[in-house]
Amino acid sequence: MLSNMDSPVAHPDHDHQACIDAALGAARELCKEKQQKLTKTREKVLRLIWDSHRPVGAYTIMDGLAEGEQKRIAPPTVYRALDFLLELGLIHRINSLNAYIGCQDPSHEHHCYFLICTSCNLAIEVDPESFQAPVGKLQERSGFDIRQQNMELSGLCQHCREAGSD
Amino acid sequence: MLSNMDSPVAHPDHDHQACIDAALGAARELCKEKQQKLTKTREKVLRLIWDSHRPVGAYTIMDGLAEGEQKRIAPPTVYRALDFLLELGLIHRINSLNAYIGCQDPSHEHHCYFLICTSCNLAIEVDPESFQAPVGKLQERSGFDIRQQNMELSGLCQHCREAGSD
DNA sequence: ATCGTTATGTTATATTGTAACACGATATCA
DNA sequence: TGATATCGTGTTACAATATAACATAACGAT
Repeated sequence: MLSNMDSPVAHPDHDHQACIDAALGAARELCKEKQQKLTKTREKVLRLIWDSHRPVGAYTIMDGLAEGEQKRIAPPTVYRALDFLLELGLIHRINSLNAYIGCQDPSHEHHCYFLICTSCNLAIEVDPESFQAPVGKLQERSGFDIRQQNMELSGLCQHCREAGSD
Repeated sequence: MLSNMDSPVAHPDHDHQACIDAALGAARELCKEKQQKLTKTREKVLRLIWDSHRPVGAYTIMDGLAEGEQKRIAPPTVYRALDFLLELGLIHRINSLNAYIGCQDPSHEHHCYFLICTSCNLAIEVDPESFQAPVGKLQERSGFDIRQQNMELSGLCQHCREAGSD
């Protein structure tokens, strides 16, 4: 999460293996806790998603699963794995891109707040905390019972901005 | 916009014809101002979208256009009209539903903040103002240049809550 | 009237996602 | 230990959403 800007997540030269390890560790733990099985397929899908900090489409994941295998797997299998991972909060769906990305902190709540770079596709999950006051006010004034929050803020990441993209 | 809760938009028995009229008036004005043409097709699409305060899918719009006509129109025509209307900010796209809804105030900025009822599909556009402080802070801390804001808050609207849906 | 521009028509196809049913693996428990 | 229940995956077919590419039509300015 982007709550500690001293070491921003997904900086071009961060130690990404650590991200992957942390994510898989958290996944195993969460599955044990919830008595769910992180099967081979599910783990592979999660790995492929964590291959980057960019949202990945379901069919790209299918391609990834096909690498070095004889048989291609059919869409339903991928979507089932995705549903499973979404359900547990291990991944999020980025609606504006029809794509999936690993959750930074599956142990907590599962609102979905993202900064998305339109140039390099980097997606950074941000801490929803500072938005909860206005959301609460809105809930009160509107009479809505808000159950899911999804925010996608698109623009240029610092890196792309400095590189002069637009 | 949900900024005046004394007369909440889209209340079950509001005067919807007034909404439609206002929307079409605003559309004509905006087109004139931006020197764009609100053609027959574009206006029909806008009308169909304003038929309700619920997001409408592109193919539903196609069905609507087909009513009372000999020939069905093909997808590209609808998508072109939608693109045009989106571009001018006359409608918004609700990404979580792959659907389109009229903009409450096309004259101003075009961030997209919505409350969406998962039971009746009602979607209410809300005033982004109270979210601008946290967004600004985020922008500062992340180095992102945020250009588009999209928030979809899903849950139960007051009406459905009172009717006991869940 | 002609030309350039903009809007629409048309055909085909890409992309994303599901329904429905069959098969297989694993767990449990009599 | 074998019946059976449950869960996960395979397979086929298809639905729903969206776009590419090229043709035609409508319109506006000269």
